[in-house]
Amino acid sequence: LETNATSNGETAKPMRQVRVRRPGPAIRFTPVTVGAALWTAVLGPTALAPEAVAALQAIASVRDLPAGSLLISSREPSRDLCVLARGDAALGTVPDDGHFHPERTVQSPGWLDASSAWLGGNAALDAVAVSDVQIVMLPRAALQQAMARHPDLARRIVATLARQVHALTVVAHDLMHKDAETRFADWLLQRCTPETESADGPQVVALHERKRDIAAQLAITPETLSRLLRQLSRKGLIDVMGYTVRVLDLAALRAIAAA
Amino acid sequence: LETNATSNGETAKPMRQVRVRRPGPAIRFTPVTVGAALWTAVLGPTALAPEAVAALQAIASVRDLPAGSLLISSREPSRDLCVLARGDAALGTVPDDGHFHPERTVQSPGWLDASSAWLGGNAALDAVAVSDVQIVMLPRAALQQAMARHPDLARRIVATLARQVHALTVVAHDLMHKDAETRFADWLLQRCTPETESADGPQVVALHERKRDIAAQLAITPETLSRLLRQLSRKGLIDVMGYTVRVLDLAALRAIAAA
DNA sequence: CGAACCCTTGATACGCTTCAACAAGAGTGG
DNA sequence: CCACTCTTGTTGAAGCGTATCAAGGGTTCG
Repeated sequence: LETNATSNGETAKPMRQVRVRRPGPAIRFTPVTVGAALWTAVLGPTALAPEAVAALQAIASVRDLPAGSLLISSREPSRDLCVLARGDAALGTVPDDGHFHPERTVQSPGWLDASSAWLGGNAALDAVAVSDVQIVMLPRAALQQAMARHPDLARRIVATLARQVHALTVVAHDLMHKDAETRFADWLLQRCTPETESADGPQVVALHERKRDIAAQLAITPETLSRLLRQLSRKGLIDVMGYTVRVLDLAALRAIAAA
Repeated sequence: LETNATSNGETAKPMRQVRVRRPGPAIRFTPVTVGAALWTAVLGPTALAPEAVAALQAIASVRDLPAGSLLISSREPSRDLCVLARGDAALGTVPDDGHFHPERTVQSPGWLDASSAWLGGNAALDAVAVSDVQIVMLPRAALQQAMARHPDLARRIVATLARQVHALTVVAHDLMHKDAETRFADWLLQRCTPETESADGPQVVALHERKRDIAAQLAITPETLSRLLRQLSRKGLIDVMGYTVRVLDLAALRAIAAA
């Protein structure tokens, strides 16, 4: 049988699992190096007004943390919005003693938690750094004042939350009505189009995360994901080589995803 | 075997299914009768400032629609936020020809859609009136201007969306990790505490919706829900009589829900 | 009355998990 | 360097959970 095939240097392997560290010691305290690029990446497509950017910079605090740090805990009330400026993180739950159980992942410029600080309660999920990360915290009270002075800022926060509502609605819908194969086809197609749009050769999707984390996102076991990969490659839809997936039959994959 | 037991007049039965009507003709056009009570019920616990209420009233349009109307369509771009002022509605999907397939229900004072109007695209789900309803529409552009003038209004819209993000996160989490019995126990307990908090007798939960709609909320088939009810009543945890459920062993139910 | 709708119950089938075993790196320490 | 362990991914066998299909009874409405 074919092996994992990582020795031929096809793709970089995802990092190994890192134990969750509790107090998350800061490596260094970088003075604000994040610029306007981060805010436009995170708060919508168009550029922000310079004074809005200045207001954000004034209240933001930046932190560098090592892989494995607990970034957000669902056990303490959250007072800040939280942006992931660099690195990868995972949202999920940490049982009292056991290992971290991820539910979905967040990549470099993206929100870790834009919602729970507004509710005065705890976050719904824990967040753990998968790689070394840089996170940006926005205190809710200060952001609220900035929103009052800059209505456009309020508009963008609202749009950000609306996007998350939309995305979560789709996630819930898919979990209710689509089976594992369909969800995986969806996932694969989503990672397909924004990549190399070269119409000639087959699309190549590199898996940056461990396969068990992909399985967790799809709410299936790693065994099932492994079987799905083999099943699809046997049908000639994809070609799996370690952490590289070549999509051979895009149309057929779309047909499965549309089920 | 025991029958549905509705003839003894225990509880009001839910309405029968009504076919989805396409253009949804308005019954009558009520001039704004909704008061500040609706806005505080929908925009957070504390009372709004009178001028914020006035701003909302100025831009809101009210509509009365009969049961079965299509309130929100995921096929047209949505330009308004939508509040359910009276009656019950269901969110779900309408296949091209088939029947409506609900996913969750919304009750009297609540948001039908507070998010999709901000995104410039279509709504994620369709909404159908289960009973005769009264809905209130808020044009996004006008609401945005009102938010700029009344920062507290922006604060509440943000909190509303944050609540929805939280709720949907929990829904997705439960769908991933909890089985049908656990989800139903959760659902039952959620309808338990806010009701008669009388510590003496057993809690009584009246099912206002059809059982197949409850099943749809739990992402299970009606058959499975029926079996769950019998299973729990055989174990002595609940007592089912038509559309009335008496909770006999609250502690055991909580134990199942905590799984 | 029949027709349409709802709920229930049983038999069966399928999807996915669980459990167990194994192969292949990657880090560690002799 | 090699043995040892830890982690990951893969595969197979067995089993649970839920869906599907089919049948039947109750209620409401025309």
